[in-house]
Amino acid sequence: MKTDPSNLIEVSLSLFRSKGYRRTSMADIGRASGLLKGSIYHHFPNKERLLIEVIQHVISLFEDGVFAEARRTELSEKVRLDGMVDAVESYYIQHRVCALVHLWPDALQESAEAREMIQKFFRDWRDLLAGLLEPRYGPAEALRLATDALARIEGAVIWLQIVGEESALRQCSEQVRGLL
Amino acid sequence: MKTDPSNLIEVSLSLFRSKGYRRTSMADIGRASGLLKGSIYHHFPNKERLLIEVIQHVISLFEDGVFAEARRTELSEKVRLDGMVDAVESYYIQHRVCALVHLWPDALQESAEAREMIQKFFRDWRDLLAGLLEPRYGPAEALRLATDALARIEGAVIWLQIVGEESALRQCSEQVRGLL
Amino acid sequence: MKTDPSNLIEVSLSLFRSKGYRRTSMADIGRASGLLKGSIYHHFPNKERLLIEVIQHVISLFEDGVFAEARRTELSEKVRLDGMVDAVESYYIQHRVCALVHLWPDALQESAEAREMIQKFFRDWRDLLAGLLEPRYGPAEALRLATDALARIEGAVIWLQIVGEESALRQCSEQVRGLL
Amino acid sequence: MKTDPSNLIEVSLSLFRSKGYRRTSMADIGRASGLLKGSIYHHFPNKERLLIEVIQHVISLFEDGVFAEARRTELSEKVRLDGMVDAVESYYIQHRVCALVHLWPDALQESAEAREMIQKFFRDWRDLLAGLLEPRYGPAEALRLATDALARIEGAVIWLQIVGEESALRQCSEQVRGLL
DNA sequence: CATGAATGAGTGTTCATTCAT
DNA sequence: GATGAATGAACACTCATTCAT
Repeated sequence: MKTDPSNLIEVSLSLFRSKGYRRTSMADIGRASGLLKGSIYHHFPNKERLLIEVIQHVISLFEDGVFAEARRTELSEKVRLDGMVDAVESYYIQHRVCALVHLWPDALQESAEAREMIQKFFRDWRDLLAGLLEPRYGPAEALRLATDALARIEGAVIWLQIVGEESALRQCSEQVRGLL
Repeated sequence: MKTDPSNLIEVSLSLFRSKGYRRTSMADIGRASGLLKGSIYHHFPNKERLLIEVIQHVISLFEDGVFAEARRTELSEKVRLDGMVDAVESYYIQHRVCALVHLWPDALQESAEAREMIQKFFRDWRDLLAGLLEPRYGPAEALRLATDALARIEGAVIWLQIVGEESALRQCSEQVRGLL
Repeated sequence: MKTDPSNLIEVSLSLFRSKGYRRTSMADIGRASGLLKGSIYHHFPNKERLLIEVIQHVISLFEDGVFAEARRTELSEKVRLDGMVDAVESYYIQHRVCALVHLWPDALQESAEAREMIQKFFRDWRDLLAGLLEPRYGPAEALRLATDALARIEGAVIWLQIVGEESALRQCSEQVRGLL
Repeated sequence: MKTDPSNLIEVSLSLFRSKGYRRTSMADIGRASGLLKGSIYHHFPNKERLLIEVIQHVISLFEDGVFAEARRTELSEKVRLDGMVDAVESYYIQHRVCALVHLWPDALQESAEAREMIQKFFRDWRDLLAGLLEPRYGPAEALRLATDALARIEGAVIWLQIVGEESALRQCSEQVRGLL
């Protein structure tokens, strides 16, 4: 009955996304992963660590699925930007929540480590995006535009989450693609 | 020893903003308002009702402080848009969190009434903004632009909250003002 | 706004009968009598006293409505027994609960005074009944028969309460009438 | 440190008998069974379920100790009736309360399931008794006599409980035995 | 007298965590 | 590694009682 810790993380991510960190009990995670709650402690020393690993997992997913597109330096900036935007758009259309924004208040209250990971994630993303825009806009303007693009995307995801309309995200993606 | 229920609401809003609904206990609210937890039930029948009244309070604040600007039909659309954006900008610079976005996950899980109030708030805001843009852009484009503007603002507030930079919100406000 | 304490007692009796003593809050009693809970304390020093007065009230009702029949010494024992049984039968058919049996566990736990009142009530009733039977059966047998008759009646009321059948009470009444 | 749930049920039954369901707190049950109140929820999901299991336990005790006597079809009705009455008499002399009558008001208010179990218990008992009387009295009269016998027994237990005299129960048992 | 806000002890229930098996 | 009973602190909520107005 070898339990794969990464399965536990995925199950937790899914629960955290739908119910939030606080509302998800260790028993919930156990139930959803076919374990009993006591057994989770064989894989993670406490719930905070699980939160951190879930955050790390989300960041990895973005690294692999979203940022990787933007890092293919053999391609033009335009192609890389489009690839990144496409990946982000379909990711959020599928999940309807930005897990890291969702987890932010809990991270802020419960774990300095989690807090810094999330902050770093957004700053890294912004810098990555700014890097793509820099050749065309210069460093200062690129940073401005990148920050604005990210805020727009995150805002559009919130709109999707609360109001339920996908159109905001689609149009926002279109506009970001139009930057190059 | 008369407790003003509206004081209780403001105290709760403040706690909800910083710790979230779930993490704020009735004892916390009591402590912050000089009451014992049991006494709060003299003013609100349960925590959910308190949540709803807090949401209503936030909506009223927006009605009075933000939307009112946009409703002064004796003024030009440009002036009204600027007034609204100024009000929003300074409100969020001060509070650094959009309480209704912050409360959304809890509202979603705990109270259909709260959920609908928040959804309605954002739709109303969007419609109000679209109304200002309509003379210049026509109904369809106005709606698009209004939705995008709101998403941008909310995204910028999130950026402010997580990354701590006010610049995103300031520039976003500038851009929204530039729509007219 | 003169409040009649006897109205408070009747309201309380009605609530105690349907919800029990513990489950009936002072606020319930206030609500049902058009008072606020604080005001009840102008008429009764505490809930225990209210319990005692309710018990006293029930005993008075029996004195006037049931025992009085049995005390009309100008009539024959047979007529007096029939009158008492008729009164009891219609009383319980109407109320479906013996309030004093219902209140017994609370009286036992909360108030020595209430406890003794209830015990005395049942002993008095038994003695009264025995008095009617004595001319025919002699003291010892009369006491036996009276105790049995009362147990039968109370048991039939319980049967009415739990199972919902009135027939047990009707037949029991018939049998008790047949004693003379 | 294994806690036997059936021990918890017996402890609860004992407390429910003496203090009633409502007055018995989970902390009381914990204390009496060497557990903390929170730990009880490892064995029962809530207090209502505990009530139901306690009721089921009482019914089982009757099934095994009382009804079993009456079901030994290899014996004559007379012997079976006597066996049942003996068992009932000694059971109530020992416990002085009919737990199911005692729990009825709480069952009525708090749990439809508990309510129906108690009602069914009394109807089953009556039918069982009627079955014994039927050969001699015919179906209609047997039912009447069985209902009356049960009411008498329950009334005698109440008399024992409130007035404290065992004689009522003993004589009532004698009379029921005399039916065959 | 009536009010209703305040109290403080209590209720049932949840949950992260520990640990003997 | 897995189990699940036990813990103990926390939670939302209730209620008899007090008392200033």
